[in-house]
Amino acid sequence: MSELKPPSFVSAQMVADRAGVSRSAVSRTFTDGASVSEATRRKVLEAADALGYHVNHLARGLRERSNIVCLVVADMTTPIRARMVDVLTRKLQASGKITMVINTETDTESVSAALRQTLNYRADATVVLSGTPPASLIETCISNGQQVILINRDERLQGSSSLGVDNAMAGREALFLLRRAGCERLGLITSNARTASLVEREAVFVEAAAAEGLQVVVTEAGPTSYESGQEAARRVFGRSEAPDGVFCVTDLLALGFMDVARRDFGLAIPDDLCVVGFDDIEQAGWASYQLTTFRQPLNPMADEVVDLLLQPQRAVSERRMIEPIPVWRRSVRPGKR
Amino acid sequence: MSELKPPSFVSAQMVADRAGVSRSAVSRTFTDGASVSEATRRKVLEAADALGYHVNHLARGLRERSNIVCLVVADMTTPIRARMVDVLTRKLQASGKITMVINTETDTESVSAALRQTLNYRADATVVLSGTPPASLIETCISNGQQVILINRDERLQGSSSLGVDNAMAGREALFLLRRAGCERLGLITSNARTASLVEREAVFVEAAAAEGLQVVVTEAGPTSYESGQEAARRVFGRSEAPDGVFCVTDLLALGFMDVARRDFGLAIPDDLCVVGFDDIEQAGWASYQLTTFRQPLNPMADEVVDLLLQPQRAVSERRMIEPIPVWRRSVRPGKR
DNA sequence: TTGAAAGCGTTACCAC
DNA sequence: GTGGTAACGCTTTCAA
Repeated sequence: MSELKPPSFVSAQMVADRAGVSRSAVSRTFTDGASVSEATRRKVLEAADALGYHVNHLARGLRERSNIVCLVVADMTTPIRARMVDVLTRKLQASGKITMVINTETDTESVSAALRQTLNYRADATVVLSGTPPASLIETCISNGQQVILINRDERLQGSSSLGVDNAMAGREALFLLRRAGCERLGLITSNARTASLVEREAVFVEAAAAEGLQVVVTEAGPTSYESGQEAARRVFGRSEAPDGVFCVTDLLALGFMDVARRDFGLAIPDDLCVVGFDDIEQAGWASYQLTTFRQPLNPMADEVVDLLLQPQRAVSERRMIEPIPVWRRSVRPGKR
Repeated sequence: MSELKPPSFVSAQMVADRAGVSRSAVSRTFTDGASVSEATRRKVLEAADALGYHVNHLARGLRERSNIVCLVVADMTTPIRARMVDVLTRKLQASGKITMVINTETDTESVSAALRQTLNYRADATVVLSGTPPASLIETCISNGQQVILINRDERLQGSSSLGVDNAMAGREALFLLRRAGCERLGLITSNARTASLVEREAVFVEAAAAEGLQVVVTEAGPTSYESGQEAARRVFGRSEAPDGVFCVTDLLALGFMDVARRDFGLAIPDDLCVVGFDDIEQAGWASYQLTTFRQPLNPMADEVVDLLLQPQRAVSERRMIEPIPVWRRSVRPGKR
C-alpha cells in the first residue's frame, strides 16, 4: 500500500524550457566533450542551478551502462570486512562508479537474493566478498553482460573473475615463524565457517608441519569472532598437552585467544606461547596485542578490482593471486627460547 | 573514452515474445496484485526463467520511487560506523530499500559531492552519518521530493529530519560515575574533530563538574582514533598533576588511552585510574579492556530511520532523541577507593 | 483478462 | 552549434 507520492525531480525538459533551448542542448551541456556554444552553456547552467537540476543517472542507465557496482557482503562489522568495504567503495567511487551494498547472510539463498538484486538494478558488475553464489545465477549475471568478481572465494566459476590472497603462503610462513621461535607443540585455531580461505590456511599449515614430522592439534570453535578465540583458548589450555605455538586463521580469533591465554591461564606471550594471526586488522597492532600476522593487501586488491572493471575483456575466468604481507610484531619470539 | 559495450540485459519484450503474450502481461506478472490468468502467468514465468529475466528497477524508478536510499558516511572502518552501516543496510533492505553507500570525507565539498550523487541516482532518501551538508543542498534534495535524515549531526535543517543520541545525558552520567568512584582530579579526552556530538559530550561533562566545583583538564588529541587516545595519555601523564578519572568522548580514544596508561605509566585500572568511554564498540567489551561506556542503541536508531522513510509526512523537521544505554564494566570502580 | 499506447528522462543520431 | 526524434524498459491507463 505504498501510496507515497513519488519524488518530483526536475528534468532536463524543465531546464530547457527555462533556458529557452532544447533538451538536447541541456544534455550536451552535461556531457563531457559535447559541443555547445559558450552562450548556450551558460544559459543552461544558470537555469539548471536555479531549478536545482541534476542529471538522472537512472534514465541514463537505460541506454548505457549504469555505473552501478554491487557489493555483496556479510559480516560487515568485522574489522577486515569493514576495511574491505571502505577501500572498495573509495576506489570504485574514484573511478566513477557508485556502490550498492547488499548486506547478506552467507547461506546460498541469501546470496542468491543478493545477486538477483544486482540484476534488478542493472549493475555493471557484482563484487562478491562473502558466501558462495550458485553457478547458475552467476551464469545469468554474466549472460546479461554483467561482470562478476569474486574476492577470496573458493570457486573459479566459468566467466567470473577471481581474486584472492595466497593462503598457502601464509600457512607455510606461519609454520616457519613458529618453528624458528622454537615451538614444539603446535596448535591451529579455526572457526566453524569452513570458508575455502580458512580451510586452505589450515590445510597448508597442518601439511607443512607433517612434513617436519610434527602433528598439529586443530581446534574448531564457533563463528569467526573474538569470542570464538576465547572459547578455543579455554578448550586448548584445559587439555593436558597445551601448545606453545599457535596459528589462528584470523586475527579476531587470535586476539580472543591471547586474552584468555594470558588472563585466565597466566601465559606470557611470546615467552610461554607464540601466536600468529591473519588479516592484520587494526586491533592487531594495538599495544595490548602486538600480534604477528599477515596483512591482506587491500589497496592492491581494490586496484585490481577497478582494473578488472575497466578492462572487462581481461577479466574472463582470470584468477589473480595476491601475496599477503607478513607483519612481524611481538607475539612470536624472533628466535628460539 | 568508455567504449565499453553496455550490458545486454533481457527485457520484458523478449520475455513477452517468447511467451507469446504482450509486454503488459509480463509486467503484470511481476506486479503484486495485478490481474493475470494463471495460464498466462505460468507461460510468462517459464519464459522469464529460461531467459534469465529480471525486472529493471532503473526503468521502474523512472516513473515511481526508486527505492534507493543513499548513505553518506565517512570513517567507515571505525567500529561504530561499521556497525551503523551494517544495521542500517540490513533494516533498509528488510523494508524493501536498496542502499547506495557514498564513502566521503567530512569536509563540506566532499559531502556536497555525495549529496549530488544522491540526486543523480534519484534516491528516495539520503541518510547522512558524517559531515555537515550545506543547507542549500539539503534544500535542493528536499525540494526534489527527497527525504533527508541526519544522524548524530549538529544542525536542525529546515525540512530534514534529525536523529541523535542524547549526548548531554552521557556527559552528566559520566561525571556521576567518576565522582561516585571517588575521583577527584578529572580529565576529558577528545579529538580534534570538533563534531557537534563530541563537543556536546565535552561541554556537558565540564559544566557538570564545574557545578560541583571541580575543574576538568581537557586534552584534545588528533583525529578520533586509538592512536589519538595513546597520544593523549602520554601528554596527560607527562604532566605533574595527573587525573584519576577520565571521560573519553569515544571508546576508541579510551582504549588507546588505557593501553598507554597501563603499559607506559604502570597505572592500574580502575584502582589508580577510572575511565569512561562512549559508543560501546565491540572492543570495549574485550577482556583486555572491560570499558565502562555508553551504548549507542543502533537498532532502535535504524528502526527510527525506516519508520521515518515509511511515513514521510511525520518526518518534517522532526528531531528525535535517543537515550544512550550505560554499560557498566570494570574500568570504573563501583564505589570510592 | 488482455493488448495497444502513452509517458517517464536520457542520450545518440540526423538533419539543418 | 542546434533542435527534433528515436530508443532505452518499464508501468499504467484505456479499450476491447
